[in-house]
Amino acid sequence: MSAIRYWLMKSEPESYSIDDLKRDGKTYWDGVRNYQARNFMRDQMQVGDRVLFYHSNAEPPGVAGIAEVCKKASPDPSAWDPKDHHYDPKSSRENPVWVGVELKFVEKFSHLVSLPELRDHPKLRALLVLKPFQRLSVQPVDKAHFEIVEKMGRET
DNA sequence: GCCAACGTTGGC
DNA sequence: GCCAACGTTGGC
Repeated sequence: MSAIRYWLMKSEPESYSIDDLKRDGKTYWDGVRNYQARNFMRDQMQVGDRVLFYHSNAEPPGVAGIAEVCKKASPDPSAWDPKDHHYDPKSSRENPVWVGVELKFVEKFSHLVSLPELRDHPKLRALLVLKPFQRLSVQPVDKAHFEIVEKMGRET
């Protein structure tokens, strides 16, 4: 078992927020329809990896808490359900194209670390979510960066 | 609600 | 395999 990795995963709180994850305890992360994001989940995520839970399209956008991967990637059934919003005819039970992981709730930050706060931190310049027009919904994060954000979230 | 950027699709 | 059109993302 290699060392755990660190990630940032985006969700619009109107569809699924950190409070929803707290209530549910854990959730299957379905609906990812971007190949790069899928590849991260399928090829690199392992049980125990830690995730910055990011609220996008929110007021304010920012990191709301922490989750942990509790089950590795498996085929995403929402891709072969024609009634599902994320339905993709390319995917089938026989040949699944899309995958999801299972996340469990770890922590809701006492302080939501907003996008401007992330931007203002001199040591977080390399954080991918700060790059302009970075839309990837699953992003790798350096351990050092993860720990800085974690600390910021626990302040006040 | 706007809009810039980017990924995907599909005609050729 | 090019590239224009289209849809989506996500900050503002």
